[in-house]
Amino acid sequence: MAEALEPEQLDTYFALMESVSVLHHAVEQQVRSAGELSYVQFQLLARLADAPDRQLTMTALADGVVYSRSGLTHQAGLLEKAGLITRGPSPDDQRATLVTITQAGLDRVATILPGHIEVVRDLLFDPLSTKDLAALGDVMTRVRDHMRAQPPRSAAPRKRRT
Amino acid sequence: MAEALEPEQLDTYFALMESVSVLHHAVEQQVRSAGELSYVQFQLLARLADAPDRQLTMTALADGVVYSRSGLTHQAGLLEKAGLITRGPSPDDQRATLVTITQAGLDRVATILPGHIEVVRDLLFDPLSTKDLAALGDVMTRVRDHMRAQPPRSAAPRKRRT
DNA sequence: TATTGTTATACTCTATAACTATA
DNA sequence: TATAGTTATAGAGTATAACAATA
Repeated sequence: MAEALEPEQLDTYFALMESVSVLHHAVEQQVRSAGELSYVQFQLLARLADAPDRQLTMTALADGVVYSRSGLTHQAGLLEKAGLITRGPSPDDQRATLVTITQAGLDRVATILPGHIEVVRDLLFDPLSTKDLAALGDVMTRVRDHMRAQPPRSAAPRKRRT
Repeated sequence: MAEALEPEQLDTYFALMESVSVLHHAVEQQVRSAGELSYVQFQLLARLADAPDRQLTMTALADGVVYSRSGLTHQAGLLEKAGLITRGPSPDDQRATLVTITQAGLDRVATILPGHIEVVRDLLFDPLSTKDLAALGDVMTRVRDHMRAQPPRSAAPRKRRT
């Protein structure tokens, strides 16, 4: 195992990473200038805004966005201080903390969104046809689901060595 | 203008960002544990290893990887201190600094690469067919070229307003 | 005047480890 | 014993602004 990637795979990997890096940087700036938030904070708010009751447990909120508990606690602290979320105990599990987005949080997301969408369209979707979009969406959805199914690396710091 | 993204676009955007975020985190860890480098540093070395004479000017090196001059100077300083690159004056342009990767730098990249490739394969390419790979490569190459052609946001902090 | 690169500084983000409390 | 979350702390990354030198 561990054979070399095909050249085509390597090119694809590099194109993907560079593109998303540039896109990430662009949206980071947009979110910061339009809404005084980091992109991570914006993503957390966006997730809450889309959640069933506009609330999620800390762990659920972190998924795919933040990779350490303490990092999330820190960001949640900032968002709470800014009045964009509230934190309270969960009725189902006394250990869990339920995070809820406030109206101010929803407003903030609404303020950021139009410009955000504009940046994403200009940078990412502009050069793509409808067909391209469908292909990209299909592939990346599959990749994301595959990654979600993967054992979390954060919790599995290679033990076995043989 | 600035109409809402189609739902399909939004889903695609989110899947893309989450996937690459997870991938980024995984390769970051791999590069750090296998080669004692940050991912940014690894990318810089990898670019130099692939460059025509194994050397690039600071500005060319930064493209798509680092978004501020000072950030690159800092990272280059660390890489030079570690003996992985050297910096010298450019014969073509007295203002420019030519960065060259050393043999130790090439060795370091070679040390990191196998494990790196393994992570990328497991996380990104595993769930993709040959056809998917071709589609992804085609689309992301096009996106990257589009972004490269874009006026650099860093240097164009929106002036016009009307 | 514009561009290349460096320096100094300040700030944000992230992660590690130790800890509390509940399942 | 395992999981959810917090705290404190330390380290790395990044950006801004002021600067020097060359085009």
